[in-house]
Amino acid sequence: MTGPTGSEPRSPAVQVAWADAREALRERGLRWTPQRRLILEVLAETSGHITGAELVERCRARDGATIGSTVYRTLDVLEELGYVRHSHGSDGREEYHVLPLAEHAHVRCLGCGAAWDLSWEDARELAERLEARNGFKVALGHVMIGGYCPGCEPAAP
Amino acid sequence: MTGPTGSEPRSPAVQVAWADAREALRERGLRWTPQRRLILEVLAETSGHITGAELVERCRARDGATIGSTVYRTLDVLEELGYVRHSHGSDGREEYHVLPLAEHAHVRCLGCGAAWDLSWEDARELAERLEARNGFKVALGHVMIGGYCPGCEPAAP
DNA sequence: GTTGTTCTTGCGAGACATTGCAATAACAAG
DNA sequence: CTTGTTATTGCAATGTCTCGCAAGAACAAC
Ligand SMILES: [Mn+2]
Ligand SMILES: [Mn+2]
Ligand SMILES: [Zn+2]
Ligand SMILES: [Zn+2]
Repeated sequence: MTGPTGSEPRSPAVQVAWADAREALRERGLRWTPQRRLILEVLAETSGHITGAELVERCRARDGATIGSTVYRTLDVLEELGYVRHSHGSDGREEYHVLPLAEHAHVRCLGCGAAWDLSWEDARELAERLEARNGFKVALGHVMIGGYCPGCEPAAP
Repeated sequence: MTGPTGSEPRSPAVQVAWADAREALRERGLRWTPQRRLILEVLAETSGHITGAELVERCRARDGATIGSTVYRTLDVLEELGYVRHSHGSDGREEYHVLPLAEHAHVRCLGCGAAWDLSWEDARELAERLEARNGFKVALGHVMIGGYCPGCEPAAP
């Protein structure tokens, strides 16, 4: 585990990572629009996770004309470019992981909703077992481990 | 793994399992209604997994007056009673696991959508590690392992 | 700067799921 | 069977996300 996802101040490395997003789009023949600029701006100020709806909300706070479908479509594009990666929380809502530097699984407390990241190292044994016995290749970014953290009681059976 | 989820014929044991659902409801002061009877009937003919929307669909096929919210609310009740358990597929949609005899995790191919069950035994090492290092208690029913089965190519990076 | 190509956006509709509220019906008690 | 309690339903509104389509804008080429 690498600790709960917080809201640390933006590091220079992270700022740099977003800087070439425009370039990355153009290299693929995609376009740089005001809508995308705003979305990238908001994402650059986000660390850890954000839901689709939250992102729409934060964009709308800066530009009341923000359209939901545009935001979701932009997220699709950014996911293809590797700037975000999404999965679905235990309530089924989309959760975007911003700037996933290394592929990792998610551990989530069903009690308080806290989330942690889980590295390949921690999942190695399970992944190797699945691959050896079933030829199944685990995609760590699509692994979600639900459970309860020390402070949260599991509901009575 | 215990193999892909199919549609085997209903076994006597399974039929019996549903038989006391009415009893189970009454013991809790809950009521036996035509709507619930129909939903239980459809579930009893289902093996493996079914999405919420699919269940609504199949109920509506038998009774055109079926209301979606009633079906979803009944599923909530049945989940509390242990007759079904739900998680969310990789598209975020609800997936109900019918009559979960033992708590188990799900393994899903992101290519073809096939799903398998994963037992405690297979997840033991990971669960023990999380508990020992973080005091985190894994809830196996809320574990979802995404990846690719032997026949399905992972998309190019 | 003008023009043309085609990627994007806005907008409306729709699928899936949840929720509040008032009307209804199940059930126990008499 | 009648009555009272309250769980349940139907319905409509809401939230989240997706999709098709036509109008609009970005970009490259001239
Ligand atoms: Mn759900
Ligand atoms: Mn999704
Ligand atoms: Zn917790
Ligand atoms: Zn597959």
